[in-house]
Amino acid sequence: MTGLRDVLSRPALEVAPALLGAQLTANGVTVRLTEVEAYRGADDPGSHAFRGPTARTRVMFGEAGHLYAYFTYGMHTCANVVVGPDGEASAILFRAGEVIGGADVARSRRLTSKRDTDLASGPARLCVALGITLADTGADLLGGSHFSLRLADASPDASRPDAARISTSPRTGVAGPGGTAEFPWRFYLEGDPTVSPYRPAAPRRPAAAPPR
DNA sequence: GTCGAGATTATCT
DNA sequence: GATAATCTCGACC
Repeated sequence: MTGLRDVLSRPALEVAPALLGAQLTANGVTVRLTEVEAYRGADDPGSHAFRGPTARTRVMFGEAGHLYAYFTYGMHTCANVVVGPDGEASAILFRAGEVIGGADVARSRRLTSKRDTDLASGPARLCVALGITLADTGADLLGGSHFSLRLADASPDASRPDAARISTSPRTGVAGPGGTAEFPWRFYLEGDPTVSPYRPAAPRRPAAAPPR
């Protein structure tokens, strides 16, 4: 049958739209994914795995279905699920979701968010809402007891509902060549209020050396 | 309502 | 030592 692991082992650009609408449960909170981004390996300049495996990215080269969490900007954690054939180093970044279970817990973790649609609107916010940390890297989303991933509807013929129209755009926040329109690998449910607004890569200040 | 700049630390060269 | 797959807050219209 359609093993979920088999679905995730397909190429990243096929898996990404299939994950939209899927339910991810972690640490007592469940979200419905509304926005994801695809990352590949050696042929994707925007990927952490572009330069080959390192201690941090090793899990991306392994079996599909495991969690890849990383720390960025000094204060944020982002979560991916490893996808693609073994050794392809592909992953899907969870960018946003709608909290559909455990909202009270999510609110207690995200005190700064005022509206429920902001609880998991953004990759770092989603991690906080779900209680995901660096220590969870490598966890199996399919077999673990703390995590659970479920596709919304695995029927290949029944296309997605009209309300869930899938759109694409360039990836958000990716600096360098990987952030251009050549890689329109961001997938989201158009019109969903939890999708984060698109923002081009932040052109970080080119080192304006403060005179002391 | 929109826009712009700063914060802060794991990871890699 | 430099960089980064971001978030938040303050200024201004």
